[in-house]
Amino acid sequence: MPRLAERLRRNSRKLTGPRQAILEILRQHPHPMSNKEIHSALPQGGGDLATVYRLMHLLEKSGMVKRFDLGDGVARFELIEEGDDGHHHHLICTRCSGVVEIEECVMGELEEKIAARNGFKAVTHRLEFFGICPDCQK
Amino acid sequence: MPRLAERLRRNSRKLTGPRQAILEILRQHPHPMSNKEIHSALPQGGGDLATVYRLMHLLEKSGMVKRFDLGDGVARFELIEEGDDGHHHHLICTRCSGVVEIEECVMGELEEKIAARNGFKAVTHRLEFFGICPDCQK
DNA sequence: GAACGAACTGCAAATCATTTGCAGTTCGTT
DNA sequence: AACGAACTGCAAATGATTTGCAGTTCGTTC
Repeated sequence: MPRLAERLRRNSRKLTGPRQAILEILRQHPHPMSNKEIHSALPQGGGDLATVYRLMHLLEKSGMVKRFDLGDGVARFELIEEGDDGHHHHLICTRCSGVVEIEECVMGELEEKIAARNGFKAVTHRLEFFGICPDCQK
Repeated sequence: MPRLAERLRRNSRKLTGPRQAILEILRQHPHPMSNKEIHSALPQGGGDLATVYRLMHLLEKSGMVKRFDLGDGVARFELIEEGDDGHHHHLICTRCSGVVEIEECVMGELEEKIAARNGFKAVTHRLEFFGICPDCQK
C-alpha cells in the first residue's frame, strides 16, 4: 500500500482521497477493470467518474497501470508491478466476458522478424484470445 | 464487380445505389477503412454515414468484410475474398497511422494449447503490431 | 501550524463513434 | 404496373470518454 502511494508521489503527484480509494480497488482486482467498474466499486461518494478517467490516464503515463483493449469498445486497466512492463495477454469468454490471464507470450521472435522486414522500430503488439469458457459451454 | 453484387444478393439483400458505391470504395482500398473514411470517399450525395454503418454490419454478418480493431477506438473494415476467412494481422505506425498487412500468422499452435489448457472452445485471437515506420523515423 | 500555489475534484457540458426511430423511397418480384 | 420487404436520409438517442470551470485539498514553505 505505501508502495503504490510512493510510486504516485515519485511522479510529483498528490495522493488524495479518491486516488487512494481507486488504487485500493485496483490492488484488489487481478483482472482488467473498466473505468465504470472501478467507479462503481468505489465506496459511495468515493470519487467522480471523470476523476477515475483522469487518474487512469495519469497512472498509464506513469507506467503504473497497463491499458487493455478487450474488443468491446471499453478500455480496461490492470495495475502492474514495479519494474515489470505488464506485458501479457488474456483469454476472454465471448458469452460471459470472463477473463483468464495468459502469461505465456511467444511473439518475441516473430515480432522482431516483422519489424526488421518492414523497417519498423520500437515494435510492440497487442494480442487477445477469445472463446467460450467451460461454464458457458453447458 | 458483379461478383460482389452477387455475394450481396446471395444474402437476400438488395443492391442499391449507396451499396454499390460503398462496395466500390472497399474494393479500391486494400487497407482497413473506417466508416467515416468510407463515407467521405463516397461521391457527394453518395450515401449517409448511418447507411455506411448499417451496410458494414450487414457485410460483416455476411462474411464479406472483416472488422479490425487497430486500437484507436474506431472500427475498420476490409473486404475479404470469397472462401477466405480474412484472417491476417497488421503492422501499424503509431506516428502516421500507416498500415502494413501481415499475412504470416504463427498463432495456431499456441492458440490450441491455450484453448485446451483452459477448457475453452472456439478460440480465436486478435493480434496487431505497432511501431514506427521507416518514414516516421527520419 | 498558518499560508500559498499547484494539483486535484465534482459537476455539467462537449466530443466522438455508433446506434436507432421514423417516415418516405427503392429494389426485386409478382 | 403494383406490392411489400428492404433500404435510405435525417435527426435524435446512446455510451464511452474528454474538457471547462470554479471551488477544494495536498505538500511545501516560512
